[in-house]
Amino acid sequence: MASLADFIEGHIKLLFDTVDSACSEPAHCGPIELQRRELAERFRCAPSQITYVLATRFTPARGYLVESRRGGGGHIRIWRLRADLDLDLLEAVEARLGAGVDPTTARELVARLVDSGLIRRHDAEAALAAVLDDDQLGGAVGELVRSRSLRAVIRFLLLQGRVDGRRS
Amino acid sequence: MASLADFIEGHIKLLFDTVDSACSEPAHCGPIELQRRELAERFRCAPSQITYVLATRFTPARGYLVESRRGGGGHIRIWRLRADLDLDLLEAVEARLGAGVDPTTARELVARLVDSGLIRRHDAEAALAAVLDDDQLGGAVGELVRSRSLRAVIRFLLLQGRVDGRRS
DNA sequence: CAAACAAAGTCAAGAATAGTCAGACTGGGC
DNA sequence: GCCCAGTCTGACTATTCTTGACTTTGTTTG
Repeated sequence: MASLADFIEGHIKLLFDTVDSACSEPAHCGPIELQRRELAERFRCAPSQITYVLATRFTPARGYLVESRRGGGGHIRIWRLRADLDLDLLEAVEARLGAGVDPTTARELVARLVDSGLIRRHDAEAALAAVLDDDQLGGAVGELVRSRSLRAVIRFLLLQGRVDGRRS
Repeated sequence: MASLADFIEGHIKLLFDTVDSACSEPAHCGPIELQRRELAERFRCAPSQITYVLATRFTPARGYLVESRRGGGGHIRIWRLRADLDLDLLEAVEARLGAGVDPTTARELVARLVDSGLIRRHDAEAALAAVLDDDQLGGAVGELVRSRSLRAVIRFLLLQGRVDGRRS
């Protein structure tokens, strides 16, 4: 018998199908958006069950990226990744960004992305310029700001950005 | 005298007959699905007895493939293999995939499958491209992802995929 | 600005499965 | 009757799902 988690997974994937049918190029369709509380009510389960499904079924290894916001009007956004992404690399980047990064680490990460051909050097430099710009920011706050900006930029580049055809 | 194991074996094979009669092309019918606990209750035996039957009667050598999931909503799925499969080869593939594979091994396995005529070169290349992407995947995580993806692809090709007529 | 409200996240406990493995049991061949 | 291969069980382990109490983050209101 399928578990509740299976049903929720199926429901979310149906949402993607709906988006796809209204989008000329499925690989580049935007994210789907949902509310944890609303979905939990629909399936009559604990909200943390939704978190569980997202954490186990919509991982980078399975081709998804999840982003969320708390507070009033909070939401959860899910992207489907391009098929040709290097998942280990993406996971490494995500893991490191989660903790907060110093300028050196940021440069290393972006260099890896360029080396792997995932983003163009030109775009990478733009990203770094935008992110590192004020290295005046010191301490934990600076780390956090940098980490968040960099994550946003990298996500943008990976998900919507154009890719240099040459792969190393 | 027929043992309990024989009865359970017979029961499972009956399930396949049921599926077949509802399927136009028996060779390509999907798997049957059951629950170890449920079956054990029906036959009033220890659950591990079911495991025993599966391990001794539904082996690749006898033309079956078994897959399972633990936890709530857990289940056991059984496929019947196509008659023309090279069982030794399949067992070798299964054994190796179980442990996780490095890129080289993955290539060797797929090459063997192509050589034996079990899958088409074109399909094989697609599979490898999807699985290996480029060899940047490193470490245990990479091995696992590769192993799982490759197993899924190969199972698909062997069980439902079309076969190149030429056998070596 | 502070307090109240409204999300989402974290984590650990518990339930529901399935797997493993050593040892007991059984039935047929000798 | 004895032995061996095959059968069967039970205790223990591993995995997956589900929930609930508590925390964190963001918004709105007074």
